[in-house]
Amino acid sequence: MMKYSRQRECIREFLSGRQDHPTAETVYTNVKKEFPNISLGTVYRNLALLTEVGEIQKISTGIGPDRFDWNTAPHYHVLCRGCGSVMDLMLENINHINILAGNEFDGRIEGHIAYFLGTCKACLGKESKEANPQEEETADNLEHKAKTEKS
Amino acid sequence: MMKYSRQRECIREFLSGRQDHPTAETVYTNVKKEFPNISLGTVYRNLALLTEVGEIQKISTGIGPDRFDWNTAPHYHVLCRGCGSVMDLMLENINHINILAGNEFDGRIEGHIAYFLGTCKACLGKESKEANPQEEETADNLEHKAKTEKS
DNA sequence: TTCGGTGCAAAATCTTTGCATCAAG
DNA sequence: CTTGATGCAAAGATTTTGCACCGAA
Repeated sequence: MMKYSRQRECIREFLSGRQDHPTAETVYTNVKKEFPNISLGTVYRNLALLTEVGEIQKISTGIGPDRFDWNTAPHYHVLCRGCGSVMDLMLENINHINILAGNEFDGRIEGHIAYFLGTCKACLGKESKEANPQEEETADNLEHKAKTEKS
Repeated sequence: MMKYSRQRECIREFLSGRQDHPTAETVYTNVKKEFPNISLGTVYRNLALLTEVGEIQKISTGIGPDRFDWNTAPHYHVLCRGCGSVMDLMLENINHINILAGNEFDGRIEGHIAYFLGTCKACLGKESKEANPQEEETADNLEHKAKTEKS
């Protein structure tokens, strides 16, 4: 019921080549290089579709736009409070918390969404030299800063 | 630096009387009974303020609007996939996952955001009698349905 | 031919903000 | 007075959708 489309293939390919967590906007601007006429709507539609069939993973932190992760293997993320970047985190299985939750919940627990809040190495550095705020820039936080610094 | 305001007091009072997790919109329509001229902007501003000083807790699930919780004691939430309601979940301390995360992360882990996905008792019931979809209505899911059922 | 996919633009959702005015300290 | 808070409306940011047309099967 999902038929092939060059656009979707391109989106898939773009995502598969990234280790970070692009937003729909980022996917859009990049896929646009190959399909200058592609529309944001199409990108959103495909990202939703790919998420639905489990080819990619959607990350909603409630801070800024959703992000999409090609890596669907079970893993977690750390959101840096300083620069807004999202980093992968390999964590030993913590599905036992589902069991704990199940014991307290009158219904069925099917999974959990979890991410960690913290401060990345680069931002820890900045904390000390307070007065002299200079940032290292990483793939993820650039997007965050672009929005944040408009003001 | 935060001076008293009757509106904020009313918002505070409204939230303190609820066990569920109202959205800004819900707070607005309710506080409006006492302050017919209050604006949504004021509600958002105050919810942000109260969240900032830790008097209330903001819950972002990435599904629908943010919700606000008067209960700031450490606890978790279950999001029902069936009806969209958000329920409290008392869970023994699972802060050990912060330690686990810290071991894998090159930076500082300061906390985590976690919620569970599942199906509430009412919706489990519906699953069996597939053909005859009738819903129990709870405080939380009404808001969800109002939006969902427009289509 | 059929039906899902696309581009485009408009709309929907949710939240934030500028600004003149109001009220707490 | 001084400064934070409010109401209002407009703008933002993000995501979804209607519709006519296109292309894969």
